[in-house]
Amino acid sequence: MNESNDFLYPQKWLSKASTGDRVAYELRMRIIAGLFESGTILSENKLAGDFAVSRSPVREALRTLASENIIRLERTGAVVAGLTEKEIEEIYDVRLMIETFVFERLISMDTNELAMELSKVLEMMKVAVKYQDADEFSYQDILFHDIIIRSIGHSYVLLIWNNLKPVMESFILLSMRVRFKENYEDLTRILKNHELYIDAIKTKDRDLMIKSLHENFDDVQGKVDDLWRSQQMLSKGVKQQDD
Amino acid sequence: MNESNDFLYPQKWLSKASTGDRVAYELRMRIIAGLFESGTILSENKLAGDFAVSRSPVREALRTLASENIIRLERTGAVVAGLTEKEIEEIYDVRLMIETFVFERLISMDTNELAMELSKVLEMMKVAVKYQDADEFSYQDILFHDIIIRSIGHSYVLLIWNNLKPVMESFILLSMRVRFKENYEDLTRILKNHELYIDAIKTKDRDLMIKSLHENFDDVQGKVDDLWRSQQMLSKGVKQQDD
DNA sequence: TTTATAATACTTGTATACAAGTATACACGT
DNA sequence: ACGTGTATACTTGTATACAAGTATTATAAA
Repeated sequence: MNESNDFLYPQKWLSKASTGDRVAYELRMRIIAGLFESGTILSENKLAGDFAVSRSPVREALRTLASENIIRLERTGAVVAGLTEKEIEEIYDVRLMIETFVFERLISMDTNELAMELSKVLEMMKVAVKYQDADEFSYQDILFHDIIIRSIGHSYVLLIWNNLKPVMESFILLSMRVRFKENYEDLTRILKNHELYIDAIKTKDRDLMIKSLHENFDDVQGKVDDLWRSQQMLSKGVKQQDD
Repeated sequence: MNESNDFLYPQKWLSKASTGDRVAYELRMRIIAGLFESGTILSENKLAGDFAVSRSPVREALRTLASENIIRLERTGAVVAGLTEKEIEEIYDVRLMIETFVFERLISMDTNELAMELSKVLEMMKVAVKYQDADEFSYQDILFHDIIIRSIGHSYVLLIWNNLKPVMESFILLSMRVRFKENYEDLTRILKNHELYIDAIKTKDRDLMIKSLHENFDDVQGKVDDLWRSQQMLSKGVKQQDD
């Protein structure tokens, strides 16, 4: 019953978060990590008990997760949907869609300052690799794309991204943790891709941008199967400790 | 204080909605209609009083509206953002982005059944015009695009659309009501555009599809200024009755 | 008059209480 | 044995109560 000791989401990222947000972040991680069988029904009362909070923040969290498509709110309770291979592809579809849109806008802008900012983030990512900090690496990876998308000042595109971001963050966190342990050499390729992306922004080269984004995805896509399986194994192990 | 008598959102569309949803739909309409000065601070207690409900559904509604970018939740309360000309453009940007994506998928699908469905909806729209039913027309207009977007079975694209839809519905409702009164001849042009869209889907003609979508927007865009002003005048009038 | 301080009123976040509806399980009748 | 009905337990939706923090306002002092 007591699941309070091993949180999947980095606690230090939640310093100013409300209880509702904390529940959402942690629950999201557990769902995406596959701790719940797809189809599992989560009741507000039970979750409130598990997290030792009241129903109010739990309700809030469930509505958030429903708006991200990883659960469905039904009369009988919240049904866990999780992330299938198909949905991961779809999320990358949307990111590609968004960033392609963003890039078109960037072409008619001064991108020097942006490229500088991105270079800084890229340096941070390299440091994270050096010190084998998967969570920090994930954070900077998300930040990288966040900066790009914010740069055009389009509130509704930003809205979509903000809706997508938590799920993507969870997904990246989980897969990076595995990579840092088992596929360390992947990381240099990821770094390379981000460098290409910066180059594309500097030179405003559409094709290069698309190429780097696609490769970034193909990279994920090719490996996601294995990564996922091992991650889920891991999660199942954690789960069994609790039951 | 009592604003209970003149709702902007069609009540019959709310038959199965929860209190929270009702508040969200109505509040959304009032915000988009411009009943609140941009920057107005809405407090949960005051809204609960105005709608004669408790804070719970109001909170729920406010979170929904915040996720649609028409209010911002701050420590001091919910700040009304409303829809500026810029944001309306942005919403159409996103719809164009989505539907372009959808169309690319449609090209490799059998679109006969879809075209049939859309033709039916278009007939409904014509009937709505004939009987001067602005709300029904708006409903079918939204449904038209809803059907197209659903047709490719892409859950995350659908997610974006579902997030965007309520705001777009409100916007369309308000502008159609004005058009039906003051710019009746616009409607035949809108119908024409939708016919073009169906043709584009039947023949899988990218350019025609983009053209019809763009014209649809340009149509809105050109007139939106005037429509909006008169709509807002109207709203202000309503508001003054209350104060 | 202006500034500082204290009190008050109002804000959200969280917890709890209550109501209505639904699924389930069990018992009873056929 | 099987179907039906009823009771019970569990679900969400809504209302209310409570706590902590903040902005504002009023009052007093300089």
